Amino acid sequence: MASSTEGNARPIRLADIARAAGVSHGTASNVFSRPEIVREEVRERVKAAAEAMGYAGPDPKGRLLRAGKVNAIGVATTEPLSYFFDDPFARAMMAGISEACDATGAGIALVSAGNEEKLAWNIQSALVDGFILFCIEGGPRLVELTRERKLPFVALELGSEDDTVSAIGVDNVAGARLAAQHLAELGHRRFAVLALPFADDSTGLVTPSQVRTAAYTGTRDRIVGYFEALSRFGVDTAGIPVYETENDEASTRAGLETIFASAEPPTAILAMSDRMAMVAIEWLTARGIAVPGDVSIVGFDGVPEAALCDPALTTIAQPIAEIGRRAARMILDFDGTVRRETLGVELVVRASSGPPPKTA
Amino acid sequence: MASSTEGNARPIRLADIARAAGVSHGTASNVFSRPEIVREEVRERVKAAAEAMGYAGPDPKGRLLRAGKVNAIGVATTEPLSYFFDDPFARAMMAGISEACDATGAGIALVSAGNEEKLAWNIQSALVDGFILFCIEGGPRLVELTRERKLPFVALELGSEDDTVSAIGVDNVAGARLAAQHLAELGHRRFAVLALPFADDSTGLVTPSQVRTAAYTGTRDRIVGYFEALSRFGVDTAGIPVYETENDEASTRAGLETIFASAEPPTAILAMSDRMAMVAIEWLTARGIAVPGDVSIVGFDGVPEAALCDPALTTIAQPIAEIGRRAARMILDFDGTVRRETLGVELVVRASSGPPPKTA
DNA sequence: AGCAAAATTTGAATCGATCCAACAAAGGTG
DNA sequence: CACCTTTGTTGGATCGATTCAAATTTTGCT
Repeated sequence: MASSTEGNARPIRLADIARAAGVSHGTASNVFSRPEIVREEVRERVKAAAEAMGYAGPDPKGRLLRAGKVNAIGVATTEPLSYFFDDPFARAMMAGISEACDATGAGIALVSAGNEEKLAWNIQSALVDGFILFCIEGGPRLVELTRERKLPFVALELGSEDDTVSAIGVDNVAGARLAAQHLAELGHRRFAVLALPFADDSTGLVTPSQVRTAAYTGTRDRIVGYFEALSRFGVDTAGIPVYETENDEASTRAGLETIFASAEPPTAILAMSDRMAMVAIEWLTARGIAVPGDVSIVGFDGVPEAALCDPALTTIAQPIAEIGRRAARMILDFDGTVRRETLGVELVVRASSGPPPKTA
Repeated sequence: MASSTEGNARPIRLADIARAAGVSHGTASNVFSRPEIVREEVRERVKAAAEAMGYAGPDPKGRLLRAGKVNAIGVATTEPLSYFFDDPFARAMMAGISEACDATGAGIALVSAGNEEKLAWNIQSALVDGFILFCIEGGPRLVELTRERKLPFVALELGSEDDTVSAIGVDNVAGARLAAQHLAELGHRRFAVLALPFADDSTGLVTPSQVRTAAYTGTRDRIVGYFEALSRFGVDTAGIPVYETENDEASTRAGLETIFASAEPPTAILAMSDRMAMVAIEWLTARGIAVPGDVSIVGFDGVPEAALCDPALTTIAQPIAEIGRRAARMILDFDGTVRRETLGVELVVRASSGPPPKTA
């Protein structure tokens, strides 16, 4: 009955209106894009014709081709789209990106795809002026795919050491050092590491050689930072279990099972993300292991939720929103150069870390 | 030095490589879009030419014009872009939308703008196949603007009673009735309502006549539901303070100040959103007023966070993700008809509601 | 070799606008 | 009245691809 598109003959084009109003298409175009330069009488006539014929206004598809600029920036990830709304880190980052986009009136296009093939297609056909890449997983492939578009793009997290690509990230080594040092100073000597992916699609305990050959240098840098700081306190880093997860609940829990199955469980956990750290708090608490009474935990990222969980999480805070803001601006006012920025991190001490238990 | 766009002469077009490879542009196009129909030798030659000239692949801007479909759905709001990542309700909704989009490989374009003028422009120039409108505030105007695009669109929240527009929402009257009934059955007789906006840009206590003329029927329906249920328990609804907020922290706190300045403060609060309800819990707790010991609170929405706050919030749960999923599908497989769907809600009893204090 | 069928390739038309150089009309001036 | 401005309007060129009917080449078969 009621139908929002009256009939469905082919849509009305600007040229149709021009003909109906008896003016050239050039003038008709001006009526919409620069009304002030067309005589009032003509303007009204064209507008009336447009109204009468149910013209939807100049089609952005047509305009786009001529204008060249979309006025939107694409944010891409290999995770499903819901990642942008679920993951605390992604959300904080998106908030920063949003802010920069709002300021210039640019839009945001979310690009993602589970399988490789769709991802490629989505990247290739995204209508954007540039990309911000969430290189959590599948980083190298995502970068490669994006590079082919020959549009400006920025990788988040410095996931790759390829310095022909622009990237913004934090000093992972320094951050990790801070975290480890904090725990060591509290007196801890037995550690375990919950690590982000070193390479795609693997989880489990990681050997030193795997660490050295890690595809994701961000992950590697954090290990390096942890170990560096701990060695300085005389801790034998070779004995520290490093469990690679996919930064989700399931693999983190698996890691905890493995780590705490040991005869000499750690008194401190270094988690490479707040997400894992929060899962750990929950897991330990559920098992009656006190945090930080029995086990201390330090996260990484500084997501807003970390301040809210119980006990509040001690973590290495990245300036997440600032990274997002800078990334967006880098695309928005792209100047053709490759830029790599490293921002500082900060140790935020909260309730999840304390001295090791006396009995240990 | 290093530059990601080698030189910056005009970009290479498909026609350029066709010429270079000595084939027609039709064939060159086929090499990229339907490689299987072109002879291998030719295909390789064209690909080689493309490679040699640094061709970025068929430009989606050009393809789009011909294809007509963007394969992306726009989500619009009058709030700033960060709303999508901050607000719990919006996030849950976006998760549902994401799911439906992921399933079909469609993208999501976020559209927003603070000021009216930019909003209009952004809606007019968004490259999308249809819109989902978050009609929290500025609903009517947003609908009007979108209608002009003559693209399929769905309004969320049934904010308008104009039934020429497709919309998905919940039965607000029924939900509100459930909330009020629950509190009345616990024995409460003194209530206050924290209301969503009735019209744009106003906050404060609301008179019955303002309720009747509310621009946002969703808000009005909830009041109606509350009052209907309460009358049945003999409560004089005329005496209930209804405070209109902008669903943010500041105006909600202002509302609470007003409400609790009364000589006979309420023992139960009906909040039209979980967000307000959670602000209320915090506000009351901070003042030493026990929830639910002194004051009970029932929210509305059923956002995930409501289960996590302390005390956990009793609320009217909407199937938020399902609404999002349906909205997205409505756009994705648009059939030209107007659809209005009303989904059911559910009372979820948690810790924030209990019997009124004996002393009251 | 001869011929029909199948496989490729061509090039003009199209998608829907914007831009701009050239032209036309109206107004002003000596 | 001729000439110069100013103000508006025109229509062709362009943005970068895809599509499809027609033309051409190959292949298969006798």
